Amino acid sequence: MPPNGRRTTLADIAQAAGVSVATVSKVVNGRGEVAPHTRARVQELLHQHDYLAPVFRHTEAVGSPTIEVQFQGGLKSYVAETLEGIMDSAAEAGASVVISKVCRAPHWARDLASAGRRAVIAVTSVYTATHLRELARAGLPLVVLDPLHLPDSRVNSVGATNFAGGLAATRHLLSLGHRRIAYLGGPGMAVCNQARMHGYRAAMEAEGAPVPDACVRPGEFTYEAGLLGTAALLDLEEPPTAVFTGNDEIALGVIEAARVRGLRVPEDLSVVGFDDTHLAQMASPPLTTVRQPLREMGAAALRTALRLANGEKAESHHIELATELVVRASTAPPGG
Amino acid sequence: MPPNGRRTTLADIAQAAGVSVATVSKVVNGRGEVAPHTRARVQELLHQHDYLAPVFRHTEAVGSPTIEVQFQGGLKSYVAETLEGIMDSAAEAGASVVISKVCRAPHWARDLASAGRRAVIAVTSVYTATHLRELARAGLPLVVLDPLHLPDSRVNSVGATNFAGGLAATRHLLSLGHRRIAYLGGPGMAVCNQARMHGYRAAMEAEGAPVPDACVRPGEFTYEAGLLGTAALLDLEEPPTAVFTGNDEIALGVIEAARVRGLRVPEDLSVVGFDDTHLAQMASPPLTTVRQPLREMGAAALRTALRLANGEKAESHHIELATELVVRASTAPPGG
DNA sequence: CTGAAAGCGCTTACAG
DNA sequence: CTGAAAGCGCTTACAG
Repeated sequence: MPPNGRRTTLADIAQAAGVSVATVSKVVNGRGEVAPHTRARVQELLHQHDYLAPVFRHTEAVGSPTIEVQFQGGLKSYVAETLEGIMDSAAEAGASVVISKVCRAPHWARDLASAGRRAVIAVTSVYTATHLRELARAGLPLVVLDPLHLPDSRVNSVGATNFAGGLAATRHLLSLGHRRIAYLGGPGMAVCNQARMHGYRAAMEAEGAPVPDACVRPGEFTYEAGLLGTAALLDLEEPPTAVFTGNDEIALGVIEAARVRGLRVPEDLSVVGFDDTHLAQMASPPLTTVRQPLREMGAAALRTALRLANGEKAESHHIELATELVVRASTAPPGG
Repeated sequence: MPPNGRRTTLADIAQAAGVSVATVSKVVNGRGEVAPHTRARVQELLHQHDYLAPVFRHTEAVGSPTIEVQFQGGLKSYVAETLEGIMDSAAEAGASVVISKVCRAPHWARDLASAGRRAVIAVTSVYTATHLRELARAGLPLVVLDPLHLPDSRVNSVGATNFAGGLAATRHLLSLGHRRIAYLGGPGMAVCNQARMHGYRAAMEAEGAPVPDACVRPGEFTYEAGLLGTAALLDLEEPPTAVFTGNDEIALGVIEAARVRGLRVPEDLSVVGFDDTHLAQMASPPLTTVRQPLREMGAAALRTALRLANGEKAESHHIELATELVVRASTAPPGG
C-alpha cells in the first residue's frame, strides 16, 4: 500500500513511525542499536506497508519472470512429464522454473514472493483455504494442475477430461467382449479419480453390464496398490476378465500380479491404464491406456501462471484438455 | 575487476571513458540521447569492468543461492531421481533449484550469472572446452553428474562405480550358471558405458567364459534399443541365456522382446538392468539391477556446487559413489 | 549530444 | 538509543 503507486520508502515508514530515517534503516539492516519496542513498531509498519529492500526490487522489475512449481511426494513420471511441458513453455516465454516440494514454513508465500517468484504452479497438491489466503496476501497467483478438489472459482486450475477417459477405456473393453470389468482406482476423494470411475460406471450401465461392489476398488496411485488390488480381484468367486486402472503405475502392478499367478496379459486378463506416461510404452506388454496430454497441460498451466503474474485475468478459472484412448498390447478379447 | 574489492560504479566507468556519470547512466538505461560511438565505448567498458546494475546486485549478496540444473533430452527416471536428491539437499541448505534444458544462446553463461545463478549442475551432458570457457568467464562453477567424458581435473564431477557394477552384475549371472551372457549397452563413447562393459568383460574373462563379438552391442540408453538389440541376439546361432544391459530402460526392452518371442523371463532368459530407477521395481518381472545411488549422487553434486559457489574448493574434482547389485525376479539359473 | 546540478533513497560515523 | 548531517550511487530535467 505505497501512497500513490510509488514504492514504499524508508522515509514513508519513518514518518508513519515518528522516527528518523536513520533508525528505520538500522531496523531494516538488523543493526543492534535500536530499542526493542522501537524496532518492533518499525518492523510492524515495514510489514504493513510491504516495504521491499532495494536489493530485492529486481524481483518486480525484471523481464524474465520466475515461476515456482511445487509438488508433493516423489518426482514420478506423471510429474516429470508435466514438468517438461512447463519447462518447454517457460523456455519459449523466457521464464525460469524453480522446483520444490510442498513445505509450508510460517511465511512460505511471502518468502517466495520476496525471493522473486511471480506465480506458483502446484502439481496435484492439496490447497486449503489457509494456503490460499497466505498466497493472496503475498500477492502470488496460483495455478493448480490436476486439482484434487472440485474446480473452485477462486483457484485457477488445469485438468483433463477424466470422465470421458473412463468412458472410452471401459467402452474399449466392452467392445472387445468383456463383461466382468473391474475398476482399480486411486484415492476415493480425489476428483480426478471420481470422474474416471463415473465414466467407467456410465459405460457399464449403458451396456447393462453388472458392477458388483467388489469390482470397484479405490486405493493409492501406486504399483503396490495394483499388486494387492489384483490379488483381491482374482480371489473373487467370479474374477474379472479385464481391469481398468486409475493410472499407469497401478496397471503395472496388475500386470505383475497376473504374471505371478501364471496369468498372461492380455490373453487371460486385459489391462487398461491411465495417463500414458513413459511407463505405459515401456511395459511388457505395452499398455493400452488413456492418454492425458501432460505436456500440453503443463504448458497451459505455465501460460496461465504468466498471465496472472502479469496482472491479466485467465480466460477461465478452469480448463480441461482432452484425453484419448491409446490402444497397445495389454487388451484383447476375453478367454484368449 | 573493480579497483580494490569495491563494486564497479558508474563513476569508475565515467572516469575510464572520460565522460560524465550522467552519460554512463543513460547508456546503462538505454536512453536515446547518446552518440553511437560514445555509447559503444561506454558499453565496452561496462562489460570489461563487469558492471552490475543495482537491481541485479541481490544476485551476489543474497543468502539463499540459486543453482541451475541443466539436462539434455527428456526428463527420464534417471534424471528425475537425481533431481530429487538435488532438491532435498537444496531444501536443507536453503538453496533454490532452477531447471532447464541445455540450450546455448550466445551469452548463456553470463545470462545465467546475471539472473542470479551461483553454480550449474549438468546431468549427463556433454561439455566442450568452449562451454567451460564461457562458464569460467561468467564466474560460474560447474558440477557434472554422471560425466560422459573421463574425469578431467578442470571439471568437478560426481559419478558411480560403474566398473564394479558391471562386475557384480556379471558375476551374479555367472554364479547362477550362465555362460553365454550378452552385454547390451549404451553409447560406445560414454565412459559410464565403457566402465560397465569392462566390468562385464573382466568378470567373463576371470571365469574363462567366451565373449563373442556379437554378444557385446553398444547402442542407445532406450527401450527401443533393448527391443532391437534383443531381437538380434536371439537370432544368433547360439543365443545368450542372459543379458546384462546398460540401463533399466534397455532391460525393459529386453523383457518385452522376449515376451514377443514367447520366451519367459527369467526361466528362458535372465535380464539384469542398471540404475535401479523406479522402472526396475515396477517391471514385470521386477528387475534384478545394479543400483546407482541417484539421490545421494544428486545430493553430493548439490553440496559441491554450493561449496564452489562459496569460493571454497571441492575436496576432490571427482567423486564416485558405490553401486550395489539388487537381486529381484528377472534372473534365474539357465534352462529353467 | 553532453554534463553540471539538483534530487532521491539509502547508509553510516558521530554527537548527544 | 536516537537522529542531524555527510556522503554514496544513481537518475533526470534542463541549459548549453
